[in-house]
Amino acid sequence: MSGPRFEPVRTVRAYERIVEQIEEAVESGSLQPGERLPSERELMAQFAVSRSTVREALRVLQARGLVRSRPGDPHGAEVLPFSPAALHKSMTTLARVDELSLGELVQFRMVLDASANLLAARLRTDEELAEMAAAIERMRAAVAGSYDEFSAADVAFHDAVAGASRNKLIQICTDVVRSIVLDLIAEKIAAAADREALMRQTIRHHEEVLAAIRAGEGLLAARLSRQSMYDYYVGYVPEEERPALRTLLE
Amino acid sequence: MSGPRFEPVRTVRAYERIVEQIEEAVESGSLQPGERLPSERELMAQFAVSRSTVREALRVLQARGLVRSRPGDPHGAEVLPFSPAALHKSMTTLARVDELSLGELVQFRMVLDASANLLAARLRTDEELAEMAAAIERMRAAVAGSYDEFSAADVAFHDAVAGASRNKLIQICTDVVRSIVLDLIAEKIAAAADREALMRQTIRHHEEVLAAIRAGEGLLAARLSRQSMYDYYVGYVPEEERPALRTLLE
DNA sequence: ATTCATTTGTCCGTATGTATA
DNA sequence: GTATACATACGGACAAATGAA
Repeated sequence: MSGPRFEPVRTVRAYERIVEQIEEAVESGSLQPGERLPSERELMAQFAVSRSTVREALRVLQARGLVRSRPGDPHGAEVLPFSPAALHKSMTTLARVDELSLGELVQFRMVLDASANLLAARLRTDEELAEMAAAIERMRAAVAGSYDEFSAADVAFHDAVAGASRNKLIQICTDVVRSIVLDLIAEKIAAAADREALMRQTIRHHEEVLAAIRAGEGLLAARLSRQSMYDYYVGYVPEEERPALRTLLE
Repeated sequence: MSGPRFEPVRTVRAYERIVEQIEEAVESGSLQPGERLPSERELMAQFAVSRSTVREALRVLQARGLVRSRPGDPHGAEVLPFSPAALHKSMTTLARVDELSLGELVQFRMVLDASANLLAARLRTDEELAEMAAAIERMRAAVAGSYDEFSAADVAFHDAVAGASRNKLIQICTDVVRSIVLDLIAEKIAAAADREALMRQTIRHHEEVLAAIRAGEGLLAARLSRQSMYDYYVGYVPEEERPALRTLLE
């Protein structure tokens, strides 16, 4: 009935084939982080292309966070360990061009953070519990100090919880979205009049969450963390977006 | 006490400044999707750089999914609407180089999909309910047909739910992670002996989920969707990773 | 501490196939 | 169908930067 299925051929550019080959080598592990690529002149010999083509490929690989090249380095471009920078970049772009609202971002964080708490309550080790407690202690010490210290300690607490969830994807995504949210409202937070009250409330919330995690009460920890995040950010979310956030609180 | 805080200066390359400027124009909306960039020769005049530098910048912008250029196009590079392709790429890289396990990916989907169901149960319109019902109908019709049709209809159902959640970030992330998971186990699914039984079970589950969404029972819909996804994928997840998945089922 | 060979960043010119008017 | 402008790819060149002798 029907003949052979021909696929549309796209003209694949020379630099893309170079990107594919090096990408494959990095992702398959045959090129480890810390190892070096051959120099550009050597690459143009191996791939039988001009230097411009090699360089375009290297720029793409650099944009994807796989390699880094420095001028004059005789060892060639360096293979980098994975970093969520590229993920961060594309999510930031999404937030800007697609006009991702602050409400959506906070809602996303509420979902992921609550899940991390749920999992952490069941999977955490004693060391991780101690890490969380230490972070809260740092927060308490920073109330009188700079907001940056407080924020760093707060991040450390969330990171400890995410780590205890044993799910790297949850950990990375919460991290990325958190920094985007903080970028969006950094100046508003700095100007907040009741900042110290908000900090004390956050500490109280975190203590409750930690108690629930310690007791293995996953559902409770999840609910408390959602409430905590809601209380912390609701002041910056436009009125009309708040009902969607409250949907997650029941 | 301490002097002025100097920041480390990094030598910023010429092509990066071009990337930054065009990126800013796209993300701020002053360059809309569909609009064209000036030709490379014009860009080298405007930025006062060489052709190679312009091209390296365009390669980076293309890798980030912001523009596309075709040989011979007299209109210059085209500004593209946002696509999650770059997000997809970096998550795929993460999954490969950081050895993200199938269990972690499925767990992540369980979390996001459940949240989408929870939100959809409270926010859905009648049109969206009809869309979900239509997707289930397509699944039922495809049981006897090809697996590809069934899978496409299944995707349509999940997408309708995600859309009804009113959260673009949840929608995009579920979409990205789903395709990564399916890539990982595509061949195993194709070889599954009890595929038809699994398909019928999936349809039953989706009907239950839809009923819960229709009734506005968000927590029930979330729980059912987690169970459904667990049942669908558990066979492909290594034994030692299953307890972590079951943690989400209670 | 300095020199020196090598590498990257950037520039210029040219040839070729392609898409639009 | 032709002409024009375009992107792709090539090769050669020089300055700044790096690491090693």
